[in-house]
Amino acid sequence: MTSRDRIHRMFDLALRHFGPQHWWPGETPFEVIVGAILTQNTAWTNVEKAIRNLKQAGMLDAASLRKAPLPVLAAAIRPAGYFNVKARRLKSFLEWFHETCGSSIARLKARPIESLREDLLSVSGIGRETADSILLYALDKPTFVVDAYTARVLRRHALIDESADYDEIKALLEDSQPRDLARFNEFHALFVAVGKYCCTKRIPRCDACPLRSLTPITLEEAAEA
DNA sequence: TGCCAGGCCGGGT
DNA sequence: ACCCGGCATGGC
Repeated sequence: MTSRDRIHRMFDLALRHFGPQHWWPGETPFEVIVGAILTQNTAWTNVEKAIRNLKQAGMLDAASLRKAPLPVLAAAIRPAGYFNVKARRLKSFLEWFHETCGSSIARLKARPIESLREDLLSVSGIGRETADSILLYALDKPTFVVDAYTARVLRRHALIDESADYDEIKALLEDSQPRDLARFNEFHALFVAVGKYCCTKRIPRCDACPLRSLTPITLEEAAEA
């Protein structure tokens, strides 16, 4: 089986096992963007608390968030961790959002994906994964989101090596299947599901893994062979 | 109890 | 071009 075939199969097996994930868990594109920044290296359950706080404070919109004093914002998002850093990152995004499109999601969506991605990456606090999450899940752009789970699952199944970096993994996934928005959306969410429930750090492999047929022997066994 | 979670930046080699 | 420390809460 070619790696292209194995990637297709990985998607089919994960989808059959876990079902559609219906990502992103956010009510509006703006909320998705805020969540994407808050969830950097952080458990989603903590982000939910932070978002709840913002909602209760009536701050979950571009104008309110932009004018909120930094310490107030930081206090509200405290459960998400790194709250001082993330408060600054939200602020820098909101400043850019205001300047570049008058805080209009529709105007962002009207722009071509490549220049939009570059522009997002110029915002301090928005790196490649966050930019791609925003593009895919808030702006409906067909780009693949790579995260720690994605890399771990692909590594466990020997589809990438240890040194593969973000852009390499992204290119592998985008070039090996149709560039379809719904598929990219679902596939990334399924990587997270697999990484959380089967292919965890502690349990690298288990007999119940829905992807077990992809890689018949363990990595240790492969190394010994 | 220690490890882990849907990264990113800035400074040092 | 890499490598590393810092950033922080909450759940298991």
